[in-house]
Amino acid sequence: MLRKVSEVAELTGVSVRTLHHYDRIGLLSPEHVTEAGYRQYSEQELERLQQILFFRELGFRLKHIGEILESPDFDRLEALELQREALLEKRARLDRMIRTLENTIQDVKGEIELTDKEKFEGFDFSNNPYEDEARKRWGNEAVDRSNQALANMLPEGQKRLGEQMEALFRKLAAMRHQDPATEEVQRAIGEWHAFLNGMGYAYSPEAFKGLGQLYVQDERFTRNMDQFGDGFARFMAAAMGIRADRLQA
Amino acid sequence: MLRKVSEVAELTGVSVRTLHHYDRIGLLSPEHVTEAGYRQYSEQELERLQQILFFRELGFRLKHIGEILESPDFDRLEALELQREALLEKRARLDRMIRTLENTIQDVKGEIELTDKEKFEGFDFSNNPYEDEARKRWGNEAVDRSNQALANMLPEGQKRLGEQMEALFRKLAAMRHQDPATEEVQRAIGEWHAFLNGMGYAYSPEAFKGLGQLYVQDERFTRNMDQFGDGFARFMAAAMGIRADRLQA
DNA sequence: TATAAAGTCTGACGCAGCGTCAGGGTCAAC
DNA sequence: GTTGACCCTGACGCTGCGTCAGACTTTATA
Repeated sequence: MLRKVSEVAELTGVSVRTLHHYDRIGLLSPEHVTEAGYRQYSEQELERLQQILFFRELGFRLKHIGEILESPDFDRLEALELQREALLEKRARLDRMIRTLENTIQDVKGEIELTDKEKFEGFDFSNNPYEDEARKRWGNEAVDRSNQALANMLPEGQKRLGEQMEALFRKLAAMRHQDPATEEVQRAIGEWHAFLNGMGYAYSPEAFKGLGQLYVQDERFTRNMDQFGDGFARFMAAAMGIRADRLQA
Repeated sequence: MLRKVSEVAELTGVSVRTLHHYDRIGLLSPEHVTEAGYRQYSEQELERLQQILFFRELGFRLKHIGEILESPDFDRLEALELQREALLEKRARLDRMIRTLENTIQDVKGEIELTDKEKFEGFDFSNNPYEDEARKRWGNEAVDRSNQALANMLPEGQKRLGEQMEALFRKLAAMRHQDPATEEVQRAIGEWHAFLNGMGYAYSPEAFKGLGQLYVQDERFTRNMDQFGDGFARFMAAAMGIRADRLQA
């Protein structure tokens, strides 16, 4: 089934002019052109257009998009997964901006005070997503999804929980320059373990250790944790590993 | 305290060239210029720059941003609130895209089938955020913020929690065509109440009722809840209200 | 204190990604 | 066969900077 420009435009939300443009630059050509020169698009082109739009949303250059789609080892599925990750990251950035904005609102109201740096968190635009291609996958998608689902649903109750956790983290962060094997640190880590278990999930020693690993392997966690102090994520990973090993013995 | 271009650039993530440009077009001029022609920015300009960047993120033209900021009835606080809403909407769009993408992935894998329209959901770019000015506020910022904080920090443990909650919701959703005052429904609602309390927050009857209200007043909650079945949010609000009233009596 | 390195300035040009005409053909319906 | 809705192809314009180039200043180092 072939569609004309206006239909494609309608369906996808881009302008007819844009389709012309994409044709001109060889990014997306119609499957057929009638004698009168009318463009006609098939399902294939729609798919390609979807790809294009995703990449465009991520800030890619049209030229670059073309190269990607043309590349012989372009794997649709892999590309989709990559795009998903990039979008998630973009959302994370947006979330940071929203938080910054909310803080600013409070700041203006005089409820809190922000440093200049805090006022601009989330605004760094130097993110060429394609450069990150080589970056590690963070894998655990399920975690992500469930986090998301929960974040979207859970109401007030979280506040309390969050506060508890924050207090605990602060306490631990204060110890981050000590040897993670000391009694004091290990006791605090024990609290952390208990806290997690209290949330309904029984962490086996390995799982607990794995969680610690995640803190250093997954950038997002690292970034979050390091807000409590430089090197906090590494410290936690080490301390949690030690505790897990001891429990196992 | 005055800062030079590079400092401002560093702090805010924009390029020096951009600052030049904004000066040139009269969007953001330094407070002072030294004899040598060096630009010097004060706190005020930083605030203004933050405003500019927010609006820019929302896709406003620089010219338009200038007009807004110059307008005599420009109220900083109101503008910030507006921006917040616009950003939330942007995030909603991004969420839609992510969902579309995930669906596409499943589609490619052959797990499901999508219509063409579904393949492009979230791609409509005809969103001039300023037009939406008249839209309703959704209020409850605190809820939002705490959700956010937690979502960014909590790891694996949530999975379990989320599963529990989902199960409970499913159970409740199955009853959504009954009278919310029946014994059965109220017992389940009691479970839900207990679940929330178990998370560390003691819900007073009013707070619990208020939470129910939120489910129908706040679009985001409504959408989420209604995924469990049409009218589920309304049902929950009613049932929670009834329980709260009974507890109070 | 001299000199190198790093930062800053002002043009000027370039570029992506279309929007927006203008001028002209085409299709479908009545 | 005429009307109105579509479609085409140039061509020019516009925004928001990036990217030199060439000259001056400021700061760090020796």
